[in-house]
Parts: sequence; C-alpha cells; structure tokens
Amino acid sequence: MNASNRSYSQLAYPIAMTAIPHAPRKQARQARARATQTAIIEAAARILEGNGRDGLTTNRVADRAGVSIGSLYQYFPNKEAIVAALLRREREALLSRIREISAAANDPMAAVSALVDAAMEHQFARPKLALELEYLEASLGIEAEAAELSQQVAEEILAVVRMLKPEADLCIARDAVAICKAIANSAALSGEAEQAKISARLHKAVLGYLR
Amino acid sequence: MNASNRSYSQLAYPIAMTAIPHAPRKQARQARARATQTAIIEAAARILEGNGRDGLTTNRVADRAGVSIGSLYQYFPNKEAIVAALLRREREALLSRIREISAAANDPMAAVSALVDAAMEHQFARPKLALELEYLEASLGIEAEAAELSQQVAEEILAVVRMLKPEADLCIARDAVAICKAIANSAALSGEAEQAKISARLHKAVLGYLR
DNA sequence: GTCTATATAGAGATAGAC
DNA sequence: GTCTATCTCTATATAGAC
Repeated sequence: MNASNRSYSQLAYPIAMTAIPHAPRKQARQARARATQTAIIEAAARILEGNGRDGLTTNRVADRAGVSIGSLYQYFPNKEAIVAALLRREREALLSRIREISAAANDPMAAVSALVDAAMEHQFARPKLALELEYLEASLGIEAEAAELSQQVAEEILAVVRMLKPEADLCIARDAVAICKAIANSAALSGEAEQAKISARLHKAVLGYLR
Repeated sequence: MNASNRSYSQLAYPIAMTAIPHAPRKQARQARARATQTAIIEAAARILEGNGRDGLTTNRVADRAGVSIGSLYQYFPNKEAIVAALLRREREALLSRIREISAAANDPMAAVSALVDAAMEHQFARPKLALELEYLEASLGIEAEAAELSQQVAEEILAVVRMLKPEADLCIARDAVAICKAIANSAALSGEAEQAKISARLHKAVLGYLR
C-alpha cells in the first residue's frame, strides 16, 4: 500500500556506540511517519462526518491533519488512496470483531445475536462515517479489494448462520448483513437515538429472516 | 417546479380565425418544452446508469439530451435541480403505486405482499439508477422535500402494516422499506438476476420482521 | 521530508449572437 | 429560445525552495 514501510527494525545494530543514536532516530521517524499517515486518515474520517463526501478535498484533509498538501502526497498517491485506507481500517476492525465472535461461538442463537450486536455497535459508533463510506465504496476503483473484504465478512457470517440454518447460502449471509446496515442507517438518518429500541428491532428482523 | 407551465389550454378561443393559428403554436411550444425537460431528466438517468454519479456533468447531460448547455440552463437553474426532478419522478411513481395497493387492500397479508412486490419491481426496473439516486439524495439540499416524500411513503406503508400488526409505528414502516431496499440493492450489486429467488427472500425478510 | 506556490484541468454556469 | 464561446472557480496534483 505504501512504499515507506521498510523494516528498519530488522537492522542488526552493531555494538559500536555510534550506532545507538541512530536507532531511535530511525525508529522515531518510522513512528512519526505512521502517526502522520494515521492523522491523515483520521482527518479524512472527521471531514466525512462533518462535511460529507463533497467536502472531502485533499487540501482540507491536509489542513485538518496538520500537514501541508505536499506532505500529504508523500504519504498517499491520490485522494482515492486515502479513502481506501480509511475504508480498510473500518472494515478490518469489523471483520476481526466478527471473527472473534465466530471463533468463540457455541450456542447458535447467541452467536447470531452477538453478530447483530457487533454490526450495530460498529454502525452506531460513527454512523455518519459508516454511511459515507458505504456511498464512497462504490466509486473507489478498488472494487476488487472491497468486494473481497465483503466476501470475507459474508463467509464468516455464513459459518455462524449455518449453525442455525444448515441449508443457508452466501445470499442469505449477504442479506443478513444488508438488513443490519439498512435498519441501522435508516434509524440513524431519521434521528433515532435509543440504541436499545433499534437493537431490539434489528434482532427481530435478522432472526425473523433466518427462522 | 417550473414557471412555464401556465394553463394556456384554459384560454377561451375567440371565434375570430386569427386566434386559431396561435393556439396550436402555444400548445406546441408547451409540449416541446415539456419534451425537452423530460429528455434532460431521462438523459441524466441514463448517465447515472452508465457513468455513475461522478460522470454526471451538466455538459454531458445536455449532450445526451440533444440540447446545448445553454438550453439546459433555460430549463433547470442548476445541476441539483435536474437530479431533484429525476428523484421526484421516480419517487412519485413508486408512491402512487403504493397508494393504489393501499387503497385496494383487503387481505392484510396479500396487501403487504403486494407492497413488497411493488418495491422490488421498482428497484429492479432500473437497479443502478435506484442505487445512484439513493446516494445522491443525501447531498441534494432538498432534504426537506425528500424527507417529506419518504414520510408519505412510510405513512402509506404503515396504514397497510397496521392491518397486520395494529401496534406498529412509523419506525416499523421505515424498517420495512429499508429492508426491501437493502436486499434488492445487495442482490443487484452482487449480480443476482433471478428475481423469483430474490423475491422469495424479500417476502421472507419482511414477513419475518412483521410477524 | 516538509513546506509554499502554482500548473493543470475540468466542472458549473453565463453572455451574447443569431 | 437555442446555440457557441467563454468566464470563473475550485480541486487535484506537482515543482522546487529550504
């Protein structure tokens, strides 16, 4: 994804004292670089939340991240790459949560229920961001990769769903995901705030579908 | 919406023959004007389907509609207005279909089922267009009006749903709509074409939720 | 390796001829 | 009332100083 992530940490430090001052400096630079990257990605996230996708300009991202536009382009080749990185960050977080649940699953009903909760928490942690990313995903030019992540999510979900409903196929899993997103988004958009109420409806919808 | 829709047709024609050539000319111009408007809106629709929202530029719309950019701006004050008109066209078509079903409703189950079918037909008639419009709706600046149309849809749906489930509220109706859109979109996006299969899942999801 | 300044391009929208 | 030509603005991306 970015070319500057070389593994300086694997350098074998010579015993000579002259090497010692270098090590931290190099490490520090790596850490700084990562921090800058993260800052840029998070700035993009906040702009999406505050100004929507039309407000997301590279100049604004650079400004909000506290770096110059020139620096931004040292870390990302173009605007798409920033959005892609952000999307990956969010999706991977959700995916790993799903995998945890899937791995720990015993009782089918409880597992499905836990998945629904996870989806809802994810969506409600930053609702505007989740929504904007969904919109942006379609126009990203990384369809292949995005599709692959969705695929992985669907497969993981399917594994759990099959505990409850052995004849289920991938369509069913995708539907379940779609239902979660749709209800959560629609609730968020129409200004609902009572998570408990929404959660109850979500469970009803998903379990009703899988019954 | 547009200022040129004055009701010339209500002019009482004087008996004098001089009036006769005017009437058709005015009528003809009106008809032409409407045709041009329609052509512009439909051109926008086709561009959305073929090039996505990023490809939707006013110049391209004018070109595809077979008029010059100058003419386009005689009919619409800006790009948003074109999208808004298109959105209205689609939404009102769906709304009036929903009203038909609602008005003719006898058996609750059958009515809900008919609504689900209508939603699915609408979504699958032009899936890409429906999806793009959903994305665009959020950035339209006509939130108030769009929200009102959604509200009308939800209320109409609620009336039918209450036949099945008297304690239902607007949230339930909105959820039902969201479920329909979500499953239809997700199916369309992942390339499913068998409408019968999707329809079966949709019914299951909605009826499962309302049970 | 970070900044400022700017090249470049493409969009929306308008002016004015016909 | 429709066209062509064009203005203006703003966004992405780069060049070059430091």
